[in-house]
Amino acid sequence: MNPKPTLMLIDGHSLAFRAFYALNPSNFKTPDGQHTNAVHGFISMLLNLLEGEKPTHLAVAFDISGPSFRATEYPEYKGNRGETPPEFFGQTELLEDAMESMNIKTLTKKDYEADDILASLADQASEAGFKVLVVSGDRDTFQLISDDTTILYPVKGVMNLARMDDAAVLERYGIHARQYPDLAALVGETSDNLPGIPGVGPKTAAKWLQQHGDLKTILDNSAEVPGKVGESLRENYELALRNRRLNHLVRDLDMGVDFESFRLTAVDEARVRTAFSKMHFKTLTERVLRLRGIAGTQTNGLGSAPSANRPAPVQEKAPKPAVATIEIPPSKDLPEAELMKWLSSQDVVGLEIEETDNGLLFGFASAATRIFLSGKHSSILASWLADESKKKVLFDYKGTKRLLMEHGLDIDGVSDDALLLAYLLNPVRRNFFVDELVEEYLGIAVTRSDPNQLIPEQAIDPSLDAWLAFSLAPIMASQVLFQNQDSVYRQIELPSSRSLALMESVGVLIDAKLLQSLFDSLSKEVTQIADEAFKIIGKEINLASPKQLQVVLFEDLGMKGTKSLKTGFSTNAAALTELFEQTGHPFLEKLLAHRDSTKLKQMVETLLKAVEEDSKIHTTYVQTGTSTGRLSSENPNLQNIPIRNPRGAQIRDAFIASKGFESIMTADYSQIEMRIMAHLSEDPGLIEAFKAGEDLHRFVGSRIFGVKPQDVTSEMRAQVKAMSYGLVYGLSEYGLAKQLGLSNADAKQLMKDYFERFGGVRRYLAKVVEDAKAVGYTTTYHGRRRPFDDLNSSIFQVRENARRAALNAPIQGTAADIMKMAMNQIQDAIETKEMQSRMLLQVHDELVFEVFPGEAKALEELVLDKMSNVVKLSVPLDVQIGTGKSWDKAAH
DNA sequence: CAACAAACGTA
DNA sequence: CGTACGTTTGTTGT
Repeated sequence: MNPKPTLMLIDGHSLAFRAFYALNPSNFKTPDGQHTNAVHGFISMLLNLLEGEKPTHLAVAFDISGPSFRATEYPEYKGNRGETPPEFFGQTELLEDAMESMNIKTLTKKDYEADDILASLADQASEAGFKVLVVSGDRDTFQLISDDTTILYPVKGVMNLARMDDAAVLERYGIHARQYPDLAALVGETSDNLPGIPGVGPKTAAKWLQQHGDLKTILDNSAEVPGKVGESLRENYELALRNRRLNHLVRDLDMGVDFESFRLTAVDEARVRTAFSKMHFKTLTERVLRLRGIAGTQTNGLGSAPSANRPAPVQEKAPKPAVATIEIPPSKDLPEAELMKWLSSQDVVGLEIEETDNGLLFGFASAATRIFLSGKHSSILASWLADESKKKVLFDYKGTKRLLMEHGLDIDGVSDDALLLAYLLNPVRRNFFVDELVEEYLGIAVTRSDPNQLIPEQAIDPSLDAWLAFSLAPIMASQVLFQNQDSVYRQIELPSSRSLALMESVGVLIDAKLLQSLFDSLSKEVTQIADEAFKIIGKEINLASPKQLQVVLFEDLGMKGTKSLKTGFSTNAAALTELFEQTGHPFLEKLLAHRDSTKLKQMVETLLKAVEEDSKIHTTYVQTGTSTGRLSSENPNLQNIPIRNPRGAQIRDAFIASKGFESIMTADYSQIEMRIMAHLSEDPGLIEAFKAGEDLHRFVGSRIFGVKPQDVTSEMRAQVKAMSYGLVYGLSEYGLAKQLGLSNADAKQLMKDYFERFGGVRRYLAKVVEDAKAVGYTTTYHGRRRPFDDLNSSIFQVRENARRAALNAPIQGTAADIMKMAMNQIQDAIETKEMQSRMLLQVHDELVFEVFPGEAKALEELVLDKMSNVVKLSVPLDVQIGTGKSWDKAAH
């Protein structure tokens, strides 16, 4: 840890004006016409600074209206500054309000400028043992630089903040920081309306200062300066002296404040919401609350991963430049040769690739550069893409890799993916649009040309997205690091993108003939069942219409209402079964059978339509698709192919190995969530149950019912199984009773018996919720977070839903982490061993492979080894493996 | 035509 | 009144 506290001092007007000119005012306007662009930009930059620099203390100084002592001495001081733009009016006040709501101290001093306040506080703070960071756009503040004090100065063009210390000043101007005001006095300062010595620029001034040390010595020796500049210096030395008086910052103002009052603390949510809602800031409000509300809390008590997997907290080491990128550099269209020259000069570049009818378009970016390759690319660019040592930052690694692979290219060396970063920072968000992320994390409103205005000749320019990814990634990565999610990001998610792209690209071969005949027989079956159903009720209706069914069942046939929904009574399978038990009406039988066959038929049809030219299905795994860390699968979803229904097996029988491969192999974790529960809860009974290696539910049943394992009846076992799984989902007594057909009292007793034997489980689950309530998020064993806002909701239903989800998130999420790591290790091992078998599918706790001839044994050993040993828990990870002609035959 | 609800498949 | 998903269908509302 940094032993010194860090005080950040901000020149409020300076930063506000930068923000004002960086953001278009017409994009930031409240309904009553007040502009808020400067406030928005200011707060956004402030948050970036807080995230990047992590100061412990903060104060913002403002100039006060009315002339400062400098203008009193020299009325023309800053006299060249134009009128304040009308859109700026009112924003200073709003800004001060916002600062107040965030518990941030603001300071002013009559007759003085903000810089004098910064100067005085910087000196006093460094005296008091602080590291000081001064954020100011005024170069006069360079005179404050010392071992303890650094200036963050906005660089022209792109709005990066340069970290100015003595070395940086020396490099930029050739003089030491303490000499800077002397240099400025000689050269003059246009922005302050202070003319310098005619003919003297920074180079000359620096030369003199290197020679003589300071301004006074230069002037004392002015007689020796030769040539026209010497003459000019001797004629105008008064100017230099005046400039020096004016740019000297007052360093001994008594602000009458205690540094402790600058300490950053958690904000009051209500006050921030009130202040920010006036300006209609939404994403910014959440950002403030996220950073200043919970970010400071590091512990959550949910168990921590082995230290090898988890870096030490890294708050003290901030990323080098505090990037607050605001201006988008213009795009250049370069030929490949020049592009490659530029690429070779960069450590890391932003990359975006788009597909058009004529091939791929490439965009590249760094902080101040955007390059668009519209011309042809050759193998030179291809090898750059595939070069692991050429670092790339992009948005959507998996998608990019798949796209490239489709065009015979490959990519490596991806150091950051802004999409994955966004997901880890908030896995609950409903979309991951780049423009929204940019608005949220950079405070920039991106305006794009109208996509409907199709000008065929004007191609889209991918360098904008390359630049956005490049600008987003460092800020988001520093937040991920701060949240201790760095190892989840780099060791789990980034490599998973690669494994998944490969799996998607390989695809799974389908026996389309088999599927087609299944479809045909299901079609016949559906029509036949429908006819029989219509005969029974004496009319033809749409059996898929709940509305029409409600009329038939509850009006025509006069059945008793089932569970009621918004739209009437439920007609789902459970309700229909219940009705059948009551009435025994044959229509219900037909209806249920019809539902079953229709669903299956429809599913087969969907799969058939998804079979591509290569006779394979290539699903898309959505790596940002769940709030827990699991994957989801779409177009088509291969994670919900029927398995329980015997006819579901027929569908799985159509998933086969491709040409040149001998079989399908499946490998799945058995009871992984229960095992994780055992590990996280450290419940001795549950751990013993898994270590014993016998049937889990039988073992648990024997403990609960106090009988020998062999005397556990199948009914007892079923109850225990439901109970165990229910626990992972936050099952209530009522739910358990309903599921098992028990009375509430019996269910209550069962739960009581369970917890008496497995008290660690109850304690663990309670702690998960308690900690999540305290810190606002849950954490998996490997550090993946999921935020929870509703655990303290005053609405019972909302609160309970959040509670159950919070209970489940660390368990489901840890299982997802483990499976992803196993997949990555398996993929790596297959490549290292130069095996040709391929990973095809992932279904949460199951992996599907196609086996290359002769590799069956080796693959089985490899997969078993990696899946079992990917993490060391206090219980073993049991893996079941099966092999067969098809997915169905490989199941066990 | 879009958004929603209901239904139902998986782990 | 048990978590996490995606897809289809019918219905409702613009």
